[in-house]
Amino acid sequence: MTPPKEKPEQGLALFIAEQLKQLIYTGALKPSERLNEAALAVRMGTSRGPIREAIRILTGLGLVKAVANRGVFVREISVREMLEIYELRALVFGFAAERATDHINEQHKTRFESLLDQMDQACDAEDGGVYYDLNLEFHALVLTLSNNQRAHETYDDYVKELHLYRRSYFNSPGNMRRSNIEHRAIYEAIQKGTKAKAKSAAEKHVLSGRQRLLSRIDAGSPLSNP
Amino acid sequence: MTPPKEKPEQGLALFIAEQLKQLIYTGALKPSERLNEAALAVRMGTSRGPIREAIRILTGLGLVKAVANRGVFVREISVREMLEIYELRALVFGFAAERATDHINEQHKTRFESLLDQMDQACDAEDGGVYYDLNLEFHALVLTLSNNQRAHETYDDYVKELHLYRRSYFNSPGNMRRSNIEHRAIYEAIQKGTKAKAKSAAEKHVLSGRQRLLSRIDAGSPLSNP
DNA sequence: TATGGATTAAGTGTTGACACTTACATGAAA
DNA sequence: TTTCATGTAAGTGTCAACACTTAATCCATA
Repeated sequence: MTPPKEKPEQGLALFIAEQLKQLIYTGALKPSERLNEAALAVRMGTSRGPIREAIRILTGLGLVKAVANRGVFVREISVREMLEIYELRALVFGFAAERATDHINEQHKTRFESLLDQMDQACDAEDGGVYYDLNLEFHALVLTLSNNQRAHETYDDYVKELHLYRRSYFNSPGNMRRSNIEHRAIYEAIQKGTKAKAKSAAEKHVLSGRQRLLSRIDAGSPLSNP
Repeated sequence: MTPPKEKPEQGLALFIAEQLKQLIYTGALKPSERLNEAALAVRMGTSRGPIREAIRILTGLGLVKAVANRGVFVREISVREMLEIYELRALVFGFAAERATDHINEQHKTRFESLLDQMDQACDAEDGGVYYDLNLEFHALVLTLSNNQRAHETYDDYVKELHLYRRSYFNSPGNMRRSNIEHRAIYEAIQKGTKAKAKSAAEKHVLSGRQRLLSRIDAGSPLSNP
């Protein structure tokens, strides 16, 4: 009676959950908007059962919020929540960078340097899309080297949640340059094995993102409830 | 079309999820055991629908693991996962203790001191049950003072997950004494406002629990898969 | 006896229908 | 005109039945 190893999916519900995630991330479903089960059912070409289960999955991920007899609503993340998540994300990233010093090898160093160079090129080309992807990969590499899978998952969850409201985020060329300078500082510290420096540089890198968010809010935020 | 404030529950499914949690925590449902939807339905006096939704909720909490067409199984947490969670828990608790220095007031200090004294008394009486509850409250107070709700929730989640396999854990009087000495060190640092000390003391406190786990494993663990 | 394929039972995945709750609209009374 | 009660429609909560997948059993065959 031991569970098999593979296939942690139960089919339709998982697939639908993925579709819904996309709808939310792309903004087709906006915050505080209600998800109509019947409507989604016909739209997805299925019945309400799988829709409901998909919605439970999203609830677990914190993307939607269920209200009894009223339905589920796309989560409205408050500025306070965003700031809190930023703090935790900084914490986990700092932890990962510190631990990465223990597990980095030559192959990883090559990969890091390649990523940093490519990001510089993206800065030159002022290509925010490419930079964004490379940036994700850089962070993912650090998290992988932390050798703590759970930390990696947690970090990804934080990024996804924040992503909910960074849709309109515009990475100016200036920000990209500054960001990649911070990346190099993090990598240098990891590569040298200076744990404290690696940790603080990584924390600061995330917190500077938090700071940019705060500035935009002070300037008159395009965000929801405070 | 804004969601109402209260009642984040959808009735039966939530209630059943709570029941199932108890069954898992108390060990009535053992790790790797399968949850039979039909059987649970009759046992709870309902149909399979709410049972399935309750199970999705548990899946989101990480208590059970779903396998396509095979059903859900009570999660088998590996030693590696436990160690990973301990590290993150230490991280969050250290963060909370550091932040607590900014938000503690006289009323909180009184509460802390009362808790510490009561825990000492529980040590004298060798009452592990009482100590356990007071210990939880002590940690909760630190997390509250972190002024980061999300950190509080995350911490509670970690504790719950670890609790899954600390069922057989026996808090020896010696451990309780040592533990409360650490508690005092944490409180003193918070109360004095020495951030670095508060953080490191809190981290060490959790990591010493991790260390005890490791020792028991080296000694020949009563745990599941390594 | 060992092996391989069909059979069968158990259990999850999915569906459509029905019950109940909630919010809105309509209309009567003050 | 405002307020409150009642009716009504929309939508979620729940249910029982059916379809499909998986795994174990049994029997025929070498």
